[in-house]
Amino acid sequence: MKRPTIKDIAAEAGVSKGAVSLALNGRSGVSESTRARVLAVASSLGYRPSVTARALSSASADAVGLVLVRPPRALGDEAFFFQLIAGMQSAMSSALLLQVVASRSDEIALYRRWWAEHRVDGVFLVDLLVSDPRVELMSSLGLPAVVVGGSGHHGSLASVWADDYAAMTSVVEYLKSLGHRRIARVAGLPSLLHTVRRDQAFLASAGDGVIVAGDYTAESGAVATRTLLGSDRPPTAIVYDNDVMAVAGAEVAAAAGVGVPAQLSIVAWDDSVLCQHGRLTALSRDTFAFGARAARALQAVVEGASPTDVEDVLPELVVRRSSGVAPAP
Amino acid sequence: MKRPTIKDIAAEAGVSKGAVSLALNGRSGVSESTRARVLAVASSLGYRPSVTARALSSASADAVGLVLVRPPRALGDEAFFFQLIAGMQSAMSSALLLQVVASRSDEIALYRRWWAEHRVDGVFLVDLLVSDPRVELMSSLGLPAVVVGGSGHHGSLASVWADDYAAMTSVVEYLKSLGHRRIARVAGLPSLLHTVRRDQAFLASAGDGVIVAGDYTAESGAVATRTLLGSDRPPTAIVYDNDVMAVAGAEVAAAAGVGVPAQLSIVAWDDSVLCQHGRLTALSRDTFAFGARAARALQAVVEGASPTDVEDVLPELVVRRSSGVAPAP
DNA sequence: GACCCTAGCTAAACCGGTTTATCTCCGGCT
DNA sequence: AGCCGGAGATAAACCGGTTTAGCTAGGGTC
Repeated sequence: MKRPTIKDIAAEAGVSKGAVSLALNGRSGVSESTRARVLAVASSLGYRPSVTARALSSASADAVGLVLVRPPRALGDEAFFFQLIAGMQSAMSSALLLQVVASRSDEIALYRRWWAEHRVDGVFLVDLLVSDPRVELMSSLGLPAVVVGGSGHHGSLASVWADDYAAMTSVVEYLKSLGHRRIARVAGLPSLLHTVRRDQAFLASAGDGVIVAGDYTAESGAVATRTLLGSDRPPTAIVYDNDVMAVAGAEVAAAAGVGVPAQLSIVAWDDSVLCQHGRLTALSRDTFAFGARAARALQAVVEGASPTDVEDVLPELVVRRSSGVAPAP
Repeated sequence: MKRPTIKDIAAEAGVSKGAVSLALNGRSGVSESTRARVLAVASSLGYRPSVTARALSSASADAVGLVLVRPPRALGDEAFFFQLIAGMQSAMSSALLLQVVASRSDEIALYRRWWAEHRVDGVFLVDLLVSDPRVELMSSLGLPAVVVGGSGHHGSLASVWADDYAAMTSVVEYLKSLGHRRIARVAGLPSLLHTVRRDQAFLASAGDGVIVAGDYTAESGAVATRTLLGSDRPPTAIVYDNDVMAVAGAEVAAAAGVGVPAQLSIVAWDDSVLCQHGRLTALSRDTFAFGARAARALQAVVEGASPTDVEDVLPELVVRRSSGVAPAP
């Protein structure tokens, strides 16, 4: 089966290639009668323009890219990204090029390559680092980009973000209102910008709060929890940076005979089936809507709009059985 | 910043465009000394061929596609696909075009479009239906495709699959060996090929087994479980078609005062963090490796190999606390 | 020395679009 | 009648590669 090209339409309609192009794209330069004839022929032939050819001359690839840096096998547990991607798609007219790579340097090389190969019109940047080389790269390449989830402003790039600082503050205030005074935090990777932001908010509002670093895996959540519970002044509440670590923490507590929430309150960042099923209090955000918002922002930048920062709604705390009044001292 | 093109290299190296093309692609027609010079210039300029231009001259799009049909918001809960995608990527040199659509007809339209637009070299077909129109479509379009997870042979298409029939049989045999005689199955969507296959295997080995249809959501799992437990001859074991329904079933049982595994054994199809945490016995397959295998198969077909069927290793039953000896009658 | 073959290269066509320069009518104005 | 302007169309250039036809120089053969 051969696909019809613009030349076929031209021959069939008895006009030139150029006229067909003008007619199909709704531009002036052809009469209404000719336009109608061309459109009729095109649809009768089932014509679809080749993105490839179009991209070559007009420089639009009609696709945007997303690179995830993960140890590949760990990816399946992160519902967050899948939801984000689904949300992006819902608001996108172009295609999404997705690639999972193992290292940050691979990621940078890939963005470079996509740019050089003319493969994407723009990219999403996720998991922003504290001082992220990608920000500089994007502006030097002139590749439209949107920073997803990195609070604040980033050079010349557009950004879509939730206020992690305020969210963390609200969680701590919630726990304090329940009487908790010794609150701990099991953080995510220290290299990530949002980790730092949450750290700052946590330390500012939790008084003498303790922070233990984790890496989002169940193991690290378990280890961190054991460390905290085994200390001389164990916390009465722990805030985890994701659902997987929180669930692991809850299990460690149960195994150690520490009652949840009687002796220990647990709060997870990011809600999921895991939290729902484990009855964990969680900070819930609408990741799907967030992705959609990011997609719209990128689309705008690709179309030439000047980059703006969009702040997402504040995440909402969903209280379940894992949090309650602090135990008597 | 402007990207270097083949013309820049030609000018710099003092040869023609054609010679540069031959040199870069390792084809004969240029002397070794010229080739070396061209390669040196190319790398010093940081040259990367434009996929767009290359694809236009009838070569390849250097990308493959995957379309998922889901209600978009439900996607985040399905770890299976994310793992599959990660596995595919690990074995792919080209890019992956991913799109989530809401309906089967959208999916077909999208495959058509991708083909017409010359956007992909081949596609993965997942969630195969009992008599799937996509199989016919692919061969009529001449678009290379690999059927992922649909047992058996499909027209002229390559296929990568696990033996669901044998797997289901092994699960039922396991339960029978524990003394279970009334075994039920909470199935997935009846329109899917693997559902039918598992149904057949289940009925063949479980004697008078009962099948209730679900749709992979927690709600449907709960409803099905309530139905089964409320019948006059309630089963002593239930096999669920995914992890989400199994977990929901376990909760219903707990709420109804039905002991697991004392009075009811539960087995889930497809292992996940959810099963691990809920201590559910699950049929575990290496989805990541499965994805990698599918990617290799597609690559082979794209490169012109004749389509073959690859059978995946049999899933392995991971026994946890949710299954045990059948209660005395 | 005439002839042929081949290695090594160039020029040009081609892929399927978009865009620009050009050309032809035709009507209106003075 | 002569001139101008604009609408409507076409031919051709262009995007960045690949591929084919053709040209040239040098070596081998008889």
